[in-house]
Amino acid sequence: MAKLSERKKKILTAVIEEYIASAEPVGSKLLAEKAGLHVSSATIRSELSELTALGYLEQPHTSAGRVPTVLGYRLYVNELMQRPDLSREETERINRSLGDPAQGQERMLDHAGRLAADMTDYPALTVCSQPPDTVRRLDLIYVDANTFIIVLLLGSGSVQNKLVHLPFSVGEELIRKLCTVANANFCAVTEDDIDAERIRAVERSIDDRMGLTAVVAGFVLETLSRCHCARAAVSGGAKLLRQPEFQDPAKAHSLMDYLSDAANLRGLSFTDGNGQDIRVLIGPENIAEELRDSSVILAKYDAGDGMQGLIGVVGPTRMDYSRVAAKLSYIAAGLSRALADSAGAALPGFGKLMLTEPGKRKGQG
Amino acid sequence: MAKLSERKKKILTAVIEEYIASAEPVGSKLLAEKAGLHVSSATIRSELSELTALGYLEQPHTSAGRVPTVLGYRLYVNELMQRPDLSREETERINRSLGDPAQGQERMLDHAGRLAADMTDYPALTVCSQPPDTVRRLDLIYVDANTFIIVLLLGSGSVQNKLVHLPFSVGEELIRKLCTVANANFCAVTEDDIDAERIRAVERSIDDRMGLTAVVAGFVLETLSRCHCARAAVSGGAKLLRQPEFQDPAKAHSLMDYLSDAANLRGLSFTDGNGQDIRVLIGPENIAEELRDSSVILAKYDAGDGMQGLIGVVGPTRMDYSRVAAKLSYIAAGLSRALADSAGAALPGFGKLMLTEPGKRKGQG
DNA sequence: ATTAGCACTCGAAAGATAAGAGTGCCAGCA
DNA sequence: TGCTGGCACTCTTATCTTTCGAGTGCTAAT
Repeated sequence: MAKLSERKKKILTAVIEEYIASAEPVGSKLLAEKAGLHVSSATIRSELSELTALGYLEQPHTSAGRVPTVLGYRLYVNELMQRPDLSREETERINRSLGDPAQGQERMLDHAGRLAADMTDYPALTVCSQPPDTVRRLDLIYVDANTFIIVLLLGSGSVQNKLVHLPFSVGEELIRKLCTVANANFCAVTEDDIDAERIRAVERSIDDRMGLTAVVAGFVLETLSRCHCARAAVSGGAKLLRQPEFQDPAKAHSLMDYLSDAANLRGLSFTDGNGQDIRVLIGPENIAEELRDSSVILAKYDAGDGMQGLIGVVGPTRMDYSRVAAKLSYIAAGLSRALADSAGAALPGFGKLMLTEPGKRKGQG
Repeated sequence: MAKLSERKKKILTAVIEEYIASAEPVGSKLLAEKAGLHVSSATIRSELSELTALGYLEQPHTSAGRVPTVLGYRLYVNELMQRPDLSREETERINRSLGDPAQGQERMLDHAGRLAADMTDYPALTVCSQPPDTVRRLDLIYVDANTFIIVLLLGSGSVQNKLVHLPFSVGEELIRKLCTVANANFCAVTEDDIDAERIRAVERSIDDRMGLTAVVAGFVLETLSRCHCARAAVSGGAKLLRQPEFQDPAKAHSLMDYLSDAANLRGLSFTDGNGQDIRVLIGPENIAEELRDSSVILAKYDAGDGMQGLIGVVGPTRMDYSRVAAKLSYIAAGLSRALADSAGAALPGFGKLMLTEPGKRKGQG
């Protein structure tokens, strides 16, 4: 890991950026012309040869140009590359496309994912992990003798509901009683606290012999358990096929299959951020076999209330790290901001809702 | 369109089924051996030649086997093929995997789509079109001075909610009044009936100067408009890459891109069912350019309350029509049944909810 | 240290050859 | 009249060879 000379760094950078752009091994001649330094190709050749010996580059065959190794990419990502500034159009597009926080965070995340995929031209993934949640408030709405609605307001601010049909009749009075007692017992407690015993206790206290309590408790438990299980999604999977390294359908298929299983995505934990906002996993640095010759760039976003998540893209190791890092970073920041807005002060969402004409908002599912 | 002899039908069927299985042009020799009729390959050759002249088959090159034309597939689908019976495992798998109607129809559809993709090995699409809906009942839940929840019970039985944060304080009394008046004005009417005038009227009647009414009306309108805009989704898109006809990444990319835009899927209307439960669109019968050399098989399902939708798969024209038709038909029927259950009689869902342990249901997103 | 020159290597593209599958047609046979 | 075996012909695909060219490493000269 000896320090590289400035010139070597410059050459390595040029090789990598050229390779990223062209997808083809780059040779000394091209570098002599394009890389800013004014030396002959022979000089560059000797430098290249040393960079190869150091493990930053390699040759596909004896007589081809150089290609970056994982080590090369790593150095590039850590020290060499500099994130380009986004153009005015790009920042504007991001700000515009992130969508209205009022429409709920799931939809926002969806939008952000699609945006990331579109702007980077790589498949984008979004993961959203939530800490264990609790019920802040529970309501039962009596509809008719056979029907009521359960409404849960969660600590995180999300609202969940369920329509319950009963195979028998109940009186409004019972529902109201159940509501009161359930509120007292199921709110502000964790999933584990709602055990059989507690449910039994509620049942007894309102003299429920028809299993109403079980239904309500069941929905509470289901909701809480679903909440702290991270949601993950991919958009733009087809974009992989544009990359020359995925011309082989078998390769593309394997990766796309892997990505389309949400369970795999959840595994992408953001272990050691190193204080960076962006984390890059290059080729074999990935644990999953299917990602071994791809790279993943992840940006962390955070949405107040301790909730946080990832937005990232997947592509070949020959990925445009600097450009993607810049965009993802900006998108993640925007997402954090927007989600914080939606959870906290309500003015923006409130204002917008009145200004737009919601009835006209069709399209786009 | 002259009537074909029994033998010609048998040969055509054999050609198509063999081609479906092997993806390669089928020749006379193979047919002489495999197709049940005991004639020589020369005889088959002359029959093939006539079938070719009639437009049911074609040859990729002078000296290759025969491949079905669209006309050939059409005849096969309309008259020749017979749906195989599903095996016990298959029917059981479908019944088991369709999921619990209690978890909501969106999730059920998702499950059904994934199931269809897995069982047919083609990408599956689900479209769910809903007739204009109305609000059956509206509730406002007062949480605190700055917060309330809007809960809408729709005619279709689905429940929608929204948490509203206010940048100012309101009293519980006002919310209650708004609830009553809004119920009277926004329920059982169509989207169009809720016009500016009516909103103004509600505002005046409760003396709302802060735009609360607009928020509620906005949510109602948004919900109604979202509801009758069909939801569409694809699962298992990557499966395309397994088919030999999509080895060309450009082709696969074009189709996958097309499928990943929900707007395109909604376009697949189920115009003329011919009383059939299954509709097959072969190659150029598709309107969309991107589907011109693929086939689509659609099954209609229906979920009571006039709501209906489609579940189907997309694949090459060389698709296993009979097997897929059988499976889709069964899945669609199961879906219809399950969704009808969830809307109507509640016993099954209710029973299940109590029997399972909801707290343990983690995984699977 | 840098450069020009040169022989060498090796992969990719182009061309040539061989193999094989399938056809169409014809003459002979029930 | 319908079926069959035989045979010449066609055309693709696979394989092998050849050629071409880009890029390297080395060396001698500046």
